[in-house]
Amino acid sequence: MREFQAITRALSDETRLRLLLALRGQRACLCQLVELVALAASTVSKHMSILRQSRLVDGQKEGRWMYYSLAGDDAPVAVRRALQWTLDSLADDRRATKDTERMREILLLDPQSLCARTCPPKKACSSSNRRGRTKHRAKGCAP
Amino acid sequence: MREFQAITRALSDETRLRLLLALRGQRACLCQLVELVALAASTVSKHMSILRQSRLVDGQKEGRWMYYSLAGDDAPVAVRRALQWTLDSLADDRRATKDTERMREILLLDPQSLCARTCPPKKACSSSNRRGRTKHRAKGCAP
DNA sequence: AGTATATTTCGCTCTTTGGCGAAAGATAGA
DNA sequence: TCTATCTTTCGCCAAAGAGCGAAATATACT
Repeated sequence: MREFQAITRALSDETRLRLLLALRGQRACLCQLVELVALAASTVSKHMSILRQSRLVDGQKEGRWMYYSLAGDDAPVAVRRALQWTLDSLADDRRATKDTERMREILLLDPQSLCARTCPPKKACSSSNRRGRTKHRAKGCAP
Repeated sequence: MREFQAITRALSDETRLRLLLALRGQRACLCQLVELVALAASTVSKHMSILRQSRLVDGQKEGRWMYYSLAGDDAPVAVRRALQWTLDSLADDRRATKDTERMREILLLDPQSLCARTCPPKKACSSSNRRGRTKHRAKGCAP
């Protein structure tokens, strides 16, 4: 029951659903997912934590990066079935398809250049950077 | 996506899950479900409304009573699969099993005697009944 | 019509949760 | 060890949601 609810709760939020589906056929680190959904890193991290708790998503740390991927065959049956149901149901979902495409683009960039931007995702690089961080400018910070 | 989320949201609440599973193999009216989960009728009604919106549950009005039952074969595929997954995953759940047993007991009583109690489910028949309703005492109100 | 009763809707409170930024934790490289 | 950088944790706020009782609605019976 608890396990089951962890799954349904994980799946009941749109952002989490997007994040989950973005991992179809590929893995991604946090900053790549942040790039996709354009939310604060802390927010995305919490979402991924919830997805991992439900076991729908696996996480593997590699150096500084945490790579997330869909649950594999080692996951409990209930989880695998839930995942299968989810993937089937949303296979042709427009938003999810767009996200997956965008995800592939993001994956072409290496994490380095992507994550180097400490800029908040919303207000996108305010010109007046308080705390003069002159040395390491947010180089990847595109408009 | 919307349809999918309606399902996962409906399934993500424990009370709703209990209500849904209580309908395994049988149908029940609101007051019977109220008896089961011991919550206010308005609360249960809202839960059932959410379950119906997700199409996991059907409702058929018969006279004064509204009978709820699990979605049948006419439901969308996503719904049927979700229901199947849910029933399979929780087939042996302790709480759900107990609820189902209790539900059968409740169904033996006819709705009449059951629903006649206007008493709030929690504080169970306060002796000082404000508004002297002398004529129609809450007869079904057991201790 | 009028009453009784089963259900739903409404307005409210309190809790949960999604969002943020700041600070803390972890890891690689100098 | 010190610094840079990726991720997580913490504390806060606002919105969503679960719960209640009262009022409204719907239906049957007299």
